[in-house]
Amino acid sequence: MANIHDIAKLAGVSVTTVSRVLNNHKYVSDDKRTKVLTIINELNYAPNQSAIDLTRGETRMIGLIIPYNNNACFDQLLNGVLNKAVEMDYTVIVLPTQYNKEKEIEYLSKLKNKQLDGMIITSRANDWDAIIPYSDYGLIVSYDYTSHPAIGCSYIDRYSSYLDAFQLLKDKGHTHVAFTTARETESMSTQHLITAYKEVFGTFIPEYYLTGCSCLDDGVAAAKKLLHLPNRPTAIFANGDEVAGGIQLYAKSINLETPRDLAIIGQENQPIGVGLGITTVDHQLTKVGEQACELIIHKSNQKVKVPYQIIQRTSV
Amino acid sequence: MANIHDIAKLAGVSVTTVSRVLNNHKYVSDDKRTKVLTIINELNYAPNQSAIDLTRGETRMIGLIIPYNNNACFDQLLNGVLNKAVEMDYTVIVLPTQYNKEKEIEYLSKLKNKQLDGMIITSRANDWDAIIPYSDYGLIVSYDYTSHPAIGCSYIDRYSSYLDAFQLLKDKGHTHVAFTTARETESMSTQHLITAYKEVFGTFIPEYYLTGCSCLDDGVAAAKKLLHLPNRPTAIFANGDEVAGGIQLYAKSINLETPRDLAIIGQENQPIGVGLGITTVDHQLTKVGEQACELIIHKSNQKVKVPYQIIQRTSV
DNA sequence: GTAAAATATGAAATGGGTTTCAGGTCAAGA
DNA sequence: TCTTGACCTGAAACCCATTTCATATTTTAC
Repeated sequence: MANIHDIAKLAGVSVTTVSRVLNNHKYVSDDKRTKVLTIINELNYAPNQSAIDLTRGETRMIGLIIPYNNNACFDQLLNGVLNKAVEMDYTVIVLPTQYNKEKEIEYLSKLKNKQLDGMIITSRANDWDAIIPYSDYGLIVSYDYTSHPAIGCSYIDRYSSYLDAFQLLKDKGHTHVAFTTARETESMSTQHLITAYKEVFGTFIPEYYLTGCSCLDDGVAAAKKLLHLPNRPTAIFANGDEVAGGIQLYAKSINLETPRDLAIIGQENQPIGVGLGITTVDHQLTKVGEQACELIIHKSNQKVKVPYQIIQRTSV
Repeated sequence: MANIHDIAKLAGVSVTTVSRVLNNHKYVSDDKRTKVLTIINELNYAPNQSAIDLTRGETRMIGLIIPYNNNACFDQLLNGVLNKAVEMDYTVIVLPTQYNKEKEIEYLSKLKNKQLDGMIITSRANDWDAIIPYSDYGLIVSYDYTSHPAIGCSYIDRYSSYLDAFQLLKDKGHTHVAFTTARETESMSTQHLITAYKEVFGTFIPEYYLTGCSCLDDGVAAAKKLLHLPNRPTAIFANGDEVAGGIQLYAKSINLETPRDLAIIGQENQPIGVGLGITTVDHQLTKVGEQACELIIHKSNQKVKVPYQIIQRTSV
């Protein structure tokens, strides 16, 4: 394929002029501009993006680190990121880590390699200590709140949202409240959850805390355990509407009616929750994604809190 | 930041040798290799990916053209594409068009600009005539079947799957069968649907065909129309389990029991369908995505048919 | 009428790698 | 001893654009 020099030669101008035409600079005479465009058309020329990126030193590409690519939460986040990116003429690459530390570092290296202008981390495998150094090479925006000044944050006040969810259950008279999470870790999110739980209910009963839940089937399995406990919970706070849906379906199958016999609160306002009438804490992940993308594009390391809302339906 | 020349100078070798070290070529003596690696470490050097892409003439990046980024079907497709891409060390960029023709051409131009090695088109706004020329610059794989030899296909035999779905309803004694679609177009998919319908039921009643459905709420709205028709359908074939779920929920609200009063078949085996017990035609979109990605990576323009399956639950 | 500003153009430096080709050393096999 | 092949190395060409700087010509402003 032709390159800019070929065009220049055939049009009888310098490469500088061709470059100017390509970039719509003013200060190119009409006749030369026309001539160059004609040749470009004739040769079916298109500039090489790698060369452009090389000289410009930027790629207008944003990486999105996610743990798994088949997770409804991250779909919402991606959705938000894409909304903003397309609008601002950026491109998004999706980087699923499976919580593999080396993989995550490999992806972060794309900043250092100048393949990406910025990176959004939705969930991380490495400690911040291992991640921070990469912020020298491009803005990193996190979905976890972190106080480190180099890192931008588009985050949710989870402690507060969990507090609200538990309080809602307490107000309805529930004292035996179980909850589920996805990862079996000491993530901040889980810590907030436990702290909020203790804040509202005082004591924390280990059997009421189930982990490793992320889909409907996990919800069914969780319910199977929780609802046959000698001291069975009367309410469950699930980490997603699909899990909540699974819980509700299993409950129904053993003749426990919602909310009469079992109150359920889900999270993220997913489609299944609408269908099953599940009350949910909507953390507005699409907005979180949009905000994160905006921070990257404006090269801002601000900490932006995105408001959540509780959507009351019929499961509480 | 340092470049390969700086490394070469400080290590006392040529850039060729540094390049060899970076690419793990053999034929570099141990002492030079060690020396080079030491300097690379000291200077915290990382090669510039744009420069590499420029010389290599490839980027190991694959584009995925989708209409909207908030659609469950495309999430499944993306999931599959990512599975394969990560495995083969490729990167995926997501390109939502909103069915805008210019946008789509802009994305296809990324092949010509050598920004992408290949492109997967899940749904297109332009005619093939406008798309084909871009296959000169990188393999295009389509999710629609097309006979054009340049285009690879990872497709579903929709005509056959629709036939099966309608036949299932007919076998259960249904003669008044409605159906929904997403886009109001003459897409191949819709044509197959209508042809299959006529094949099974003979006559085609326009009021039984509703378009513009893609989420649960659309399903509710569709049901609201269909179920109050003077000659109301006894079965509905929806274009997705969320739409099907919406239909079922509305039906229930007006005291129509499934499957007694209304049979429903959904598509794509989405989470909500599990919850509501909706019989579904699973087109295995994740596999379709994986297969599409594989074709791109192997630069194969084969036409691969991915098998579908009907998952019977309780809505028929 | 003249100085300043706007317009127009190109040579050459720059960004940072890969790869071909040519040339060398050294050890194993005939 | 000589040939052959494996091993090692670097100069220079190549990939393809952007941008600075220098220069020249017109306009405009006073």
